[in-house]
Amino acid sequence: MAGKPPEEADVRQTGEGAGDGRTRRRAAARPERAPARRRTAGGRDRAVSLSSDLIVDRALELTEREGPSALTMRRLGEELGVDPTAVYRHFRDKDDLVLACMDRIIDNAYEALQPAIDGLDWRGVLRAVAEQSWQSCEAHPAFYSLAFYRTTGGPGERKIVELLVSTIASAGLSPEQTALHYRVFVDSMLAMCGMKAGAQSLGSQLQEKDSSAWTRIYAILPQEEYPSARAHATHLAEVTELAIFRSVTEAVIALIEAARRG
Amino acid sequence: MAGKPPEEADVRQTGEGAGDGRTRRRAAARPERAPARRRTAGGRDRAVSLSSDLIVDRALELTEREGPSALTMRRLGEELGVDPTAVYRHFRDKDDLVLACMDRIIDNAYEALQPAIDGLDWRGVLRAVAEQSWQSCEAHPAFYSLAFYRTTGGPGERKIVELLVSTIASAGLSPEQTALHYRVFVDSMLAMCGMKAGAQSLGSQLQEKDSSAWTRIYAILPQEEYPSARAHATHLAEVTELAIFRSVTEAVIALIEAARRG
DNA sequence: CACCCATGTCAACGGTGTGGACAACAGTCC
DNA sequence: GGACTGTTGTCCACACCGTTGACATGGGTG
Repeated sequence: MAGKPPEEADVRQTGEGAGDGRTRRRAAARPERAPARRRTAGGRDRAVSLSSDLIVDRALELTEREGPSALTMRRLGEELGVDPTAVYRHFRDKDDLVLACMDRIIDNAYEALQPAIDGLDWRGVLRAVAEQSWQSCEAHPAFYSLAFYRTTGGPGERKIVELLVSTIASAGLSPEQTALHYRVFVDSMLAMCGMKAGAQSLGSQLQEKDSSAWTRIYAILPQEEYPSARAHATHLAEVTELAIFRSVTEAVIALIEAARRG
Repeated sequence: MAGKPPEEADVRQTGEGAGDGRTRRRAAARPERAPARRRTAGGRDRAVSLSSDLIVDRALELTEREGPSALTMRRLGEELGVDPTAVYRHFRDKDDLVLACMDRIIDNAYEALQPAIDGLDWRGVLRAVAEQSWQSCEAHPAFYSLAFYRTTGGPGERKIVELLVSTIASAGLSPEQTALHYRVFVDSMLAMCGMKAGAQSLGSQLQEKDSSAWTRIYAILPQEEYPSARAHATHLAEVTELAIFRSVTEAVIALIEAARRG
């Protein structure tokens, strides 16, 4: 029998050492036999054979270099110098790959965060996490727009969850309140990032069209019908996405502050 | 000449009566000549010929009935009893159609809102708008997930913008502060809706997998490594999306309140 | 050595959005 | 009334997408 593994894998089990082997097509979740180089099977000789990590690397590079629309299996195969379908030996489907990339992005953000948050109080930590998320969102809009509402379940996500939950709990909230406000913080932050990422992933023409709406449309509305919109059109056009993001972050921090006091 | 209209249309000009003719492929933005029924051109005889409004109607019905994945041009053509490409006579491309649908959704929400907000103070209006958005997001996740970060520029959007900007200005904020906090409110609200819509648009299996993450993954993490996440897993699983959404709404209202006081 | 299985290759399927050429009908002008 | 014009639906076809199943190859293990 040994059919396709029904559901398992896809989320690394806890211990299991460093090897982050992902779901294989027919293979069970083996501990990534030997990551040795020059294990050439089936194909021509290549410097190093594929690995989940390598694929994720290249996928991140690719979209960073050529934008979100370059994220196709064929294009990725080309990038790897490999048949497009070879990727399916390492990831169940594209969704699986995207989630792995997203978790890697989160993990990188976490690592970059670690030295910066030392000694900060809970407010400082939350601000730092938010700021870092915004940055990695700007660097990888393709994956944020595809996965900001998803759960990777991977190691990166776990570390951030642990960091944030412990941080918010340390502010002095009850477990229930901690849980709620963790979700409020994370969801609002990710949602804002996803929104920016979506806009950023648009074709440049659509992007331009959408962002110019305030001056293109609302600045020339008839004053009788839309007095307020018209009157504020100039100011509205000047608000930056980063300012909005930071305002939301501060609003949530203030909310937690309020919950903390009683 | 009379070539394809370069950019115009796509946003209804101000006056122009009721007819909401959308961009045609090669046709200029004529005032929708005669919406009379049984104008059969090119095709067999049919009850009523296509119109932008009819297409939007059917698109909304279709996705409401069969879910987001049913929103394909071929499926929509089938629904209309028409060749799929006929839709392109009324909308430049699928994006154009989606935006039109989104604006219709917004417009419907606005109409449903009108009677309810009479006499409410600014806080009440914002809460009502948020609540209504959440509802229409639950009814039309497909379009929210596709367009929550977009600008329709259509009549529905304009009305809501006018309502919200005037509401926030009436709280006593300066024009700059009004503009900023309008964007904070709208963006955070739409972002949260988009997030929910994205999750809701997932296949039911993925949806289940993602939402069960707290009990499936975080409840069984090793306590030494992830003490806080593990300890809060149960509470985390019990937080509802609506509670999160409402918390964010209240956080933003409190932010505006704070800005109002100086 | 023989076996097995992980891994890459290849060809192909069904689906997507969309463009271009054609055709039928409505309304307009002589 | 007849010719013309422009709108709108049809048909065919393209390029691209994710994904699958059968096949080949070669390393590791018995």
